[in-house]
Amino acid sequence: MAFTIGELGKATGTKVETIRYYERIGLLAKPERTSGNYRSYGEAELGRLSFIRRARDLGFPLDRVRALLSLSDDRTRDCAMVDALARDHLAEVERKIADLTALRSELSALLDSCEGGTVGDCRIIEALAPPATSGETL
Amino acid sequence: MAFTIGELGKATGTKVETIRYYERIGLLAKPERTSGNYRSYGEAELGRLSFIRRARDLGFPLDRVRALLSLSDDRTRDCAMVDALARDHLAEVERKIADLTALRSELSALLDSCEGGTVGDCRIIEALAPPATSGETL
DNA sequence: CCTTGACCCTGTAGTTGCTACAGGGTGCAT
DNA sequence: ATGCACCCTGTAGCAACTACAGGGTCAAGG
Repeated sequence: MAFTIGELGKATGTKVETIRYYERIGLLAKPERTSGNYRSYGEAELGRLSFIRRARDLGFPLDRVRALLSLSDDRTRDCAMVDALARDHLAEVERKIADLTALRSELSALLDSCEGGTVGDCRIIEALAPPATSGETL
Repeated sequence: MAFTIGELGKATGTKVETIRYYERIGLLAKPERTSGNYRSYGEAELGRLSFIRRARDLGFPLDRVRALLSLSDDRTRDCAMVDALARDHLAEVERKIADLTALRSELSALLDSCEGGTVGDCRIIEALAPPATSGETL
């Protein structure tokens, strides 16, 4: 029932360095130590780290993970705050998808326009190069 | 015909610090200096920085921008390399879109399942919490 | 008993692409 | 001559890790 840091890492799919990092930034509490100064974890830490990893997998940044953790500690509180956090995050994900989708069409249009030949004729380079106005007004 | 760093920044939508940063990492050459030690840029630098900014806007990371720049310098070369860079980048963008789209459905499923009430009943927290292996309280 | 090898420890520096000071100098207008 | 906007260098900070360096610990095999 007591794990080393390596075991905890394996159990949660987290690198050892990352666990130590989470401890350093206060996301995980400082664990007990063995006589040989090894960190020793129990079920509670396993749960907490799993929670963190899942939230991270869902793309929540660490400060929101922190917020979710502290919300989840007070089970009597109204879950509207949790909902708001998740909703905000969803909105951000949607914004990113929209940005990337626009990017994708630009990129594929660029790629479609490329007909081989030399770099001198390359439409991709041309599209990146500045508008060829030599007497530019600044 | 000669710009200060601030003018160059305005013309390309780049912050002054960013221009100096590009110079530091060798993406832009060290420019001439005025008698007062101010950087002095010409059309060539304006063009190069515009190129960089457009590539960045399309999401190319700096090392690929660097590659694109050096490819664009040799106009006689076959543009297949340019094409490959753009294609790789497009693939990456598509991968990110796919990841984010999967994320979005997970998140919105999570949000749909939330029916208010307290954090103790919250499906979002529940979904993040570890699979209740034994009699665990988190 | 001793050594080997896998693991653990701390602390620091690197990654990407900027951004933000601090503490000073320059250039132009008033 | 004084104010103000701009410029200079150098360094440190952001997210979220990752990767050492240089050591300690522990169980197993010879």
